[in-house]
Amino acid sequence: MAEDPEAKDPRAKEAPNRTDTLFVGSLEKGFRVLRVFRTAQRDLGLRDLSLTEIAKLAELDKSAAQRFTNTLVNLGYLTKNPRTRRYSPAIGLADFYYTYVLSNRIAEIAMPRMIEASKKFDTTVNLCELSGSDIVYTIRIPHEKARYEATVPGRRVPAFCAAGGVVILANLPASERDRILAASSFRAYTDHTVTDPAAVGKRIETARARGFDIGESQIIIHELSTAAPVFNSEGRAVAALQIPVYKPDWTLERTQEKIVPLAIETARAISYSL
Amino acid sequence: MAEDPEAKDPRAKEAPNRTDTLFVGSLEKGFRVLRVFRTAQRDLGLRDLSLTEIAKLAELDKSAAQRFTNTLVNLGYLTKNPRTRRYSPAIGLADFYYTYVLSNRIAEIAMPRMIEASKKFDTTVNLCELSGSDIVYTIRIPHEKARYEATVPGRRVPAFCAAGGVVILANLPASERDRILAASSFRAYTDHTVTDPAAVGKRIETARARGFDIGESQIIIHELSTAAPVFNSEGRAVAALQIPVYKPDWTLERTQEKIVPLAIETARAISYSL
DNA sequence: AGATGAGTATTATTATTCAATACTCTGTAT
DNA sequence: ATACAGAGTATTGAATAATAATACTCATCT
Repeated sequence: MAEDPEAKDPRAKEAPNRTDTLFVGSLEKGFRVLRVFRTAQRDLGLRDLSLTEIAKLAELDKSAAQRFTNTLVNLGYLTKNPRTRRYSPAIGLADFYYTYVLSNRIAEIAMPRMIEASKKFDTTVNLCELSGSDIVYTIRIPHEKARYEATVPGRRVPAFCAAGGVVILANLPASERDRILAASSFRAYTDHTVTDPAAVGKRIETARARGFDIGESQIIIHELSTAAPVFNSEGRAVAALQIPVYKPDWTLERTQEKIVPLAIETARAISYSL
Repeated sequence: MAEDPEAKDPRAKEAPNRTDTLFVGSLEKGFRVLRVFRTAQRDLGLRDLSLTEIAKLAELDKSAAQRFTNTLVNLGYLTKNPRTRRYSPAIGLADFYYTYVLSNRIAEIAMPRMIEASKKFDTTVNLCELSGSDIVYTIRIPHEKARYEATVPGRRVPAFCAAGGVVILANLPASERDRILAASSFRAYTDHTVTDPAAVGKRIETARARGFDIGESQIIIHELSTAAPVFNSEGRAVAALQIPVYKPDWTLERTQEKIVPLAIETARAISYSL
């Protein structure tokens, strides 16, 4: 419980200038309180937390937890149910996503093309970007009624096993790729997840050679996840366009025939405009 | 979850306890820095900001701006372009939206129904919630290639002129509605925006009586925005289901005939499951 | 009714944030 | 080229603002 496996950012261990005079510790503690809600959701399935739970999970004492929850409620980032006295994330948090996406040229350029692509076969279309050794879905055009979490932007999954992550890694400079893989914990999501480092390496090789990747049930069972890389004008892989489809509606053959060209073409159209 | 967040003492809203011993000012300043990027986008059209600009906009001195940007970069919420030395929002910010949405039962229940509804006439379908005197779009199923900002979750617009806001206000207890309207600044988005308080009041009345609202070019020109309220099990209006369509593809008549029933029915289906 | 545990309020202490300042860099004008 | 201006960076002593201890209140369970 004390150890949280992958939630922590890899760069935190690289250069944690936490002792720096320019580092404001109070700010970090405040964010720690917010982050706790995400791990509580994932590991404990909880939608709200008590003060004591927050203190425990965020590794703060009761007083500190009290001060930070108080402040966050005041600012509109947490709400407190006056009856149960439990805290939950508040709508104010949505602002930050909007801020990020609107600052992101790629997202702006990708959006209309993704909407168009989603109509071709009535499929979900996602854009994802690298963040540490995870990928984060930044823009999602949901069509299939997939598992709920899999339709929400901001979702984070390990890069090594997600098709979107694989095609980005495949087109990164070797040193960077190796660094990210070294920081990855090869945890399986399903029985089919490829976790053997050698096999992951081979998968990445193939993805680079072919210009796309298909993952079968790598993160969600019965999912066929196709992805193609998006390059910026300097030729750097900055994102991936990903299209998930589901068995038995789709087979691997039909996915290769229909979805792969769509993903590649859409990714290329976005790259072209960057 | 069912409780309204900001329902606490209205006076507390006006004068937040910033002097309270339990209020951590450093945390607030850190958020002020993040918020500055949103206003810079909107008012100045800037995607990134220099240290000096941040200091000016956030009303911090150079030292403070330096400390907070440094901390936020360190935590992965801002990135700094080493060449230009300018700061921009980083992908870490997307986490908070995911955290909020996953803690939100309404969103989870609404999502599959919204996807279904969006396929009926190939339209965008949005879910929005009240936040202060704004509404925030929490879940969006984008279909139309509308203006970019209008397809991104987390977008905030004044409740008084957005169809979604009108139907929520219409079904709120009078005291709350009045408080929100009193706090609203009746700024026009387009030449057609209804800003006269009496007219707004009448619009709200009508929306309550009919169970839906249609706004014509209220926020975006040529937009016909239809919304219906979503109620929780206690009968409280907690959200709105909103469907925008555009002229000349759609006329007011066809919207009333096709979109209004779809919005009402979808909103009702969501309410029924809450 | 009493005990337990959680949440809230208060306060003295000092560690942490702060703001002033000096320094370094980058780009522009002379 | 050289000097200058403006922006960003680094350092430091001072004191404010955050802290942690503690006492209090309230709810819940035995």
